[in-house]
Amino acid sequence: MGNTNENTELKIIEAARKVFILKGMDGARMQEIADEAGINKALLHYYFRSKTKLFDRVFLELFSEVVAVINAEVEKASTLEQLIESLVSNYIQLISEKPFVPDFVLHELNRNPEMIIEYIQHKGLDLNKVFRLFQDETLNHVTYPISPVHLIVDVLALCVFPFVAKPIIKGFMLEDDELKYKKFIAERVSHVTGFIKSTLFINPQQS
Amino acid sequence: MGNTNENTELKIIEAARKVFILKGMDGARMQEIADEAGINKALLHYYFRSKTKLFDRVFLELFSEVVAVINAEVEKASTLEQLIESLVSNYIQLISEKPFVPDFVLHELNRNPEMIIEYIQHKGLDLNKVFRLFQDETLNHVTYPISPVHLIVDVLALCVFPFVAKPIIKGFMLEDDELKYKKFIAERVSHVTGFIKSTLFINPQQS
DNA sequence: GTCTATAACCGGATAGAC
DNA sequence: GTCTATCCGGTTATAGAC
Repeated sequence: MGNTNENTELKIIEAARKVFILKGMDGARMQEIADEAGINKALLHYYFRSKTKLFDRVFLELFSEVVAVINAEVEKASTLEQLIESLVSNYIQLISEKPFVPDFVLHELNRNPEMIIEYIQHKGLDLNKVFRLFQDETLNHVTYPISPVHLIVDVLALCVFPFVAKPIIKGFMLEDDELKYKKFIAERVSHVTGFIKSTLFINPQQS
Repeated sequence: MGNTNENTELKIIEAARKVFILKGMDGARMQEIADEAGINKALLHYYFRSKTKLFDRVFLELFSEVVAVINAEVEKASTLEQLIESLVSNYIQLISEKPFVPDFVLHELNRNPEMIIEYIQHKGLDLNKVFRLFQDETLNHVTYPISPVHLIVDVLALCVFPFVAKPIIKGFMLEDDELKYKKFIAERVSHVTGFIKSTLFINPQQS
């Protein structure tokens, strides 16, 4: 028992995630979430008292997931080069499967920046490991000295931006060709990896 | 004659721009725009028939402006290196003054990607000049061969992302320090320029 | 052109039956 | 736990006076 309601709760969260990601907090309608979940509005309010509470739940889960993936990569890595390679590859892969998540997360975070504070307090972003990898390799003259924060932002930017800016990139490509865009994204992993490594490491592969 | 109403129309557009940028299409309220413009709701509908029409006007103007700046830089440039230097510098400068515009434009464009089609048809993005600069320099062995579209996306990503992701970047920096963020942005121009040039050009300045 | 007042509608939330 | 019916506030849009 409790099976039925847990299923319903899950159905609601899933539906809410879908609708919120697509429409944003302001654009989303409780009716649409209810329809998507195959139930009615009243039940939404029975499980989650308000639209805001439902949204907060969905957003926090999603944001945690996004950060968790990064943290996991950082955890695994033992050198900076290896971190960059696996992070770029896996992150682009991940976003490809949920291409609207970045715009959603970034937009809602700008709409309400306080949300991140609450989050950081009980999860933390912990970049210390990255800083350490950095320091080691700089001291050993493996990498040129660069600000770690700038590099982290660079990596995220190069990975995430192509998805947030999809309409513009398709604008660059004459003919509105979805396949061309997909091809572009597929090229990104190796392009970004190469791009960063050529800046960062002494003696990059070179003709 | 015509003066009063043109002033009113301008006041409305200005107010609408402000509110739409901050709240987005869905979050914006006609009442708030009216208040901001110092008039009442009815007058909004007198000048622009609907919220949608007002939004479209504002968005298109804003988007045109953003693209125009890029086009102007491309127009002026005679070498790729020079283009990158002035584009990065001026674009980051421009966004610094209107830091919420990128999130607004990207979000609304994702909400309604068809908008860009309409735009491109009567303005165009014309990347041919960039392609030409590229080809020249690659042939003359000034730059390593890289896909032009990827590079354009890289430049935009490195410039724009730090603004869209402001809350996250502030999350990286323990202590919620606005000044620290400002400093970070100020460093960006030289960082991004150096980053790209080191990848792109043969014999970059090096110790 | 600009205002006040109001229509018409929509969407989040609640009451209460089952 | 789930439903139908309904409330109520807010929001876009219009009517009509000035």
